[in-house]
Amino acid sequence: MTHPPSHQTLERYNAKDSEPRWQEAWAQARLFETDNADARPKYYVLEMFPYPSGRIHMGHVRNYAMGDVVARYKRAKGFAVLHPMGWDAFGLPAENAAIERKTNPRDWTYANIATMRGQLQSMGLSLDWSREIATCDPDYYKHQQRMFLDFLGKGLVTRRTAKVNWDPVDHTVLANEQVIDGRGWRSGAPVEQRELTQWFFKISDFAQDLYDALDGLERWPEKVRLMQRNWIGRSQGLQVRFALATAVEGVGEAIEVYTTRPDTLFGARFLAIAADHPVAAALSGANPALQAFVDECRRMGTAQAAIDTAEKLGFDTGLTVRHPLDPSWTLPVYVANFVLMEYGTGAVFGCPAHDQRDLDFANKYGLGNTPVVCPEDQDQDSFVITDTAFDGDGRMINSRYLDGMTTGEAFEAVANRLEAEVLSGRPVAARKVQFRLRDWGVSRQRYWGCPIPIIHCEACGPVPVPVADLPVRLPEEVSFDQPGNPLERDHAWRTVPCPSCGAAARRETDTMDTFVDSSWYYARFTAPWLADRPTDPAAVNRWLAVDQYIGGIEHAILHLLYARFFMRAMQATGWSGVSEPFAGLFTQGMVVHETYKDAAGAWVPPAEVRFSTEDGERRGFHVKTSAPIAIGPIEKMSKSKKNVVDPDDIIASFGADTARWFMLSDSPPERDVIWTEEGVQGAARFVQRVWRLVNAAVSATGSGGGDAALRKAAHKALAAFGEDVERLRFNRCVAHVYTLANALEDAFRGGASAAAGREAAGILVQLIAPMMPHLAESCWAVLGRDGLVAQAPWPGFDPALLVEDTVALPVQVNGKKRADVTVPRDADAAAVEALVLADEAVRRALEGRTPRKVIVVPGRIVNLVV
RNA sequence: GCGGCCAUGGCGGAAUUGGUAGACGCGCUAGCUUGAGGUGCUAGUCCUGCAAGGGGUGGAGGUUCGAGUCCUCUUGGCCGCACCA
Repeated sequence: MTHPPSHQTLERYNAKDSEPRWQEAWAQARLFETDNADARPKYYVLEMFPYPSGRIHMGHVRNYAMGDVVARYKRAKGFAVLHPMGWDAFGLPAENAAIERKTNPRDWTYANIATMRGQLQSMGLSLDWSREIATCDPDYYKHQQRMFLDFLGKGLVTRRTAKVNWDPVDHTVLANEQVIDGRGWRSGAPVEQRELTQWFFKISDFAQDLYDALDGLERWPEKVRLMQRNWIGRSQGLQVRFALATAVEGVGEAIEVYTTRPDTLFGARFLAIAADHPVAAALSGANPALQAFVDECRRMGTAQAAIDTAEKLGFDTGLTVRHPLDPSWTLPVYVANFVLMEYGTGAVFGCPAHDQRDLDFANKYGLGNTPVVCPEDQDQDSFVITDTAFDGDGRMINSRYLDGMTTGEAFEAVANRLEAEVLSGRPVAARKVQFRLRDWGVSRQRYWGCPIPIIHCEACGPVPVPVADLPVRLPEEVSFDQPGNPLERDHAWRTVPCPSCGAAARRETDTMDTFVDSSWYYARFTAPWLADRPTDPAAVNRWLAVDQYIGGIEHAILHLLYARFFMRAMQATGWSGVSEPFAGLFTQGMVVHETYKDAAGAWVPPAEVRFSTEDGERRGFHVKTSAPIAIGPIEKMSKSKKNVVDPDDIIASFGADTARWFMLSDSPPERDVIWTEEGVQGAARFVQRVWRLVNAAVSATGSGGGDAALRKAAHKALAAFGEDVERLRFNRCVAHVYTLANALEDAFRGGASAAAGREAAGILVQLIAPMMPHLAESCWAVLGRDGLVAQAPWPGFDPALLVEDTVALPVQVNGKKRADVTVPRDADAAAVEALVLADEAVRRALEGRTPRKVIVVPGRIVNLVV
């Protein structure tokens, strides 16, 4: 019999000493630097790169711990793994810091990067730091400028006017996140909408493909695919021209309407056009009341409060149009506040009976309604609509030649007829697929972003900066002592000769949306050393798509959709041979923590609270004053609620392995994980336990009792771990490791031999290596194994050890469990039945009855039905 | 309003995808050890019952030999989009 060495004689594992040593050893061996020429099968694992806000937070720790498990595991499995890291370094916080602290955004950003790089390195992540990039580096953004020009050349970039948020006090454009409750974040003044000429990426050119290709992204969460599908918003309908009944100067001869419900055309009562519709503009010149209404709509339009109340308002233009299925039937045309110019044609036909908005509108203006679709379970003669529109399918009524058809049949009948009819030389209607997705406006009136490489010339218009002149660098010296974009005030920077005619011209002073920077960084990682071009298509095609991308759900739509667009645009311009950037996507949950408040209602950080559980109730007290602290709800860690735990503090007191292990334990990775002090202690205890067990293994002197059971336990854990880590079920991987640790403990008590102990301990160490890599290296050394565990191939398991010779089958009688019967593993159904019926407990449960039916599920269960 | 997800002990969660509900961890209880700033070990911990047994996965039905898992209804919570024609 041997016992694990007691904790008094064995020195505790010292993470503080050991972790930096192993990090140094890995760096010396350049284990994680990836060679593009490595011919083994590739695996690209990537976590969403961080914004250099100052310090890493627990969300980063969780994200990167997960990615590192995958990277280390895949490396051990023999893949050529690419696991890079960089910085999403442009953005508004740098400008805010510059304003508040009188620093330069560049200095602030690079100082943060240095701090955060050190923090990430202290986590022991297996990253290829030789490929590090920062998006604010001219060596990065010059290629982005190059691609902007290439996209422009391919017609994937356009320029037109769009609304921006304007702060009338600070005289500056505001980003959406700087508008709080409709007011400027600094001035507090109500924000106005202003029209500016801006640059757009034509993401809508790819709407159909972006939509269709979602079906192929099988390793994306269904939730994210659904969100993207809804965002792209594909609908199939009919674009119908309604001829004007009376000619009016400047209005044209027809109004085009898009509808997904042409089947309800006989229920039409009116036409409604958007306030921004050209017809409204044409009419309002001679009609001050209409002009006033249009202005009112524009003011209300973006005021979110107005949308909530959603009162339907309209203005009768006096114009009438002919019904396309019956020219003798005319309909009034309204300008209505609920019609959007950005969607469809900016005009709708109103069918009050079958659309709630149209019904609200018709009821308000006394336009009536005609039900034309009757639900199958309703009586057609008595079917009326009052306050609630019916938008389902049914049988056509009140619709002349359509009566009796289903809605689907009526859709086809109307579409076919109107497509064949001609008005002024063109078909009256055409089938159309419509998308909700709008083009991506990328112009930002900001300093700290990638300059848009365009020069505006009086004579030549917007002229691309010649590729040889790239990058257009941001000016080094910048001041934020006045509101607005400093680039606009920097005349020396702004004023340049026109590349086309040589006349004095001015630079574009807008910079690109920071989402552009993050739309292609994963492609740049495949060859970040290239000086003269954004990518090497061979390298891109070698590494992309990213096999496993890991990040927060908050990027489910914008970042992931923009990246998908960018790959397609890069494909169109020859910079990539693939169209989908991310083959596998995983969205991890947040790190949450209890909140604490003192008697005055002020937030209290966790470090200042101690707890007592006397009389069964858990109460909080201030560590210094002992004043009672109220324990509040569990919420996302945030500075404002002070419920944050600094990763540096955890790493300093427990080590990176403890923090990583805790982040991977318990909660499934896609769900939120609750950070608790007890949980961290548990993880820290386990670190010491592994250390003791491994040391016990090398000094074991048992004679081999329990060796067989130990081997089985080790190989079972190995098999189960492998299956779960492939599916990113890290919480289950952790459970398998604990189970093996328990088995090791039992085996040493039972007298396991040193050989069996070493083998099982070796497997345990390899299992923890992706999760607690430093501890694993120390243990590997104790076991006397060669090299670094980070270089060791993943062990194979012996399938023969996974199956038991006998199996304890639960026996149910009428679905209730009554007994366990041990049978040989390969016994056939008849043999099992015989054994079961002979069992004493089973016979007692049967009370002499004979089963009517016997269900034997081999290896699982037996059910007797009496 | 539309769309989606979730609900299991005191807590986080597991359940081989329709086959022994509660793995593993945290917490708690008792004992032993250690010894004073986060130790280790043993036993126990869904409810009820001395026990045999009985009950149990938000609630009510259903399908099935068998349901945490599938179907219908319902309650509660979370998330996304939001006047999209």
